Amino acid sequence: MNARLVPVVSSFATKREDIGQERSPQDEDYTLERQVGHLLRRAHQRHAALFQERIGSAALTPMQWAALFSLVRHGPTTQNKLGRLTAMDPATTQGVVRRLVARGLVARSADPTDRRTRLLSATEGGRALVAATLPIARAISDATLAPLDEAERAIFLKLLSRMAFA
Amino acid sequence: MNARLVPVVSSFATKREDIGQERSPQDEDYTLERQVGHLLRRAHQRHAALFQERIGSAALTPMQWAALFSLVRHGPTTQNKLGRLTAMDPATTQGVVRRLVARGLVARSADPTDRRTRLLSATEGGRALVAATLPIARAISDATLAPLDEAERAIFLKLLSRMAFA
DNA sequence: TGGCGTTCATTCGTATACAAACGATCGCGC
DNA sequence: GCGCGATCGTTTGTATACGAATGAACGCCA
Repeated sequence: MNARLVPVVSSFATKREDIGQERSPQDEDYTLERQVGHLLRRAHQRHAALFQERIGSAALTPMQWAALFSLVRHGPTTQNKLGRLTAMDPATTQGVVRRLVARGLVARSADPTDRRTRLLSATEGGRALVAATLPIARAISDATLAPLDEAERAIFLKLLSRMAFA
Repeated sequence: MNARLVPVVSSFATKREDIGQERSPQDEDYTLERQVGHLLRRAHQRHAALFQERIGSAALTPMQWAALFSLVRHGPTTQNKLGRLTAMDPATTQGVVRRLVARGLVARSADPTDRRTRLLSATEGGRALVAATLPIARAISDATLAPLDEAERAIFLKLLSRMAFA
């Protein structure tokens, strides 16, 4: 039901040699390695790998953790609103919440003000899990930013924020 | 078989109001909006949306485009090597290549030096499609970086590169 | 040359991610 | 009070993404 807990962290990187830039004679100016999209994807991949490596014992995926955390932080919430808080569309949110409910980390209760919705809230176990893993989450953010020094991190986060929320 | 061509670009962002930071009284220092992982994910989401919006007429997904481009740039290549060039694991590469072959953009031929593999190469149509869409790809990278000025872009790309390849 | 560790491509299972369409409900305006 | 556009949650279909396991082929070394 969940991603492997503490996988081997293979990162599928074998045979390093063929990454070498064998650019055409006229030395093309467009390279995958220099495109923002490619770099964003790879940086995100690296973060996800670090996440799985360190929070595997809790058997939570990044999005499951984010949803559970948001629920704890914001209190009882509607499913679509939870999706907006974590930047997931409704269809994706559905699956993430379904798995959290199946694991007993989240509970649904009736919403007295709206018959279309059910209020989601973290269970006792869910709250405990967030409390226990929050330090790990901080460590993961640190590890992800490890390639940068303090000053660079501040700059990077500021610029990345603008890229994300533009 | 492919993602919708030129979708409505809804970006599933309705009801903007509930993003407002309603932080606890003690003003927590850990917020989703400030974590690298969350920001990387959202920036990548935004890039993907821009990609779909602009290259939709070609009905190519970002990874299909990257794979096809790499094939054109590097010449006949093995499937796993193509995966390494584009940072996809073998299982993912399988699906992307299968769809490109089904559309006649990529062809497989026997590899005289290795009976386990088949050499992949872009067809005439594949090469033409890359040539036609390369300008669009440049524009997408530009659009993604639009929130930053020239100086900031250089800094951001340098730092992001380190984050991606660390 | 025979064996064995490596690599290749594939398959299966699970988890995001999103478009589109759907039925139910809401709420606002008239 | 009714009507209609907006929102809620769900489902379906497609495309990444990756772990794990598999059978075939490779290549190197004793």
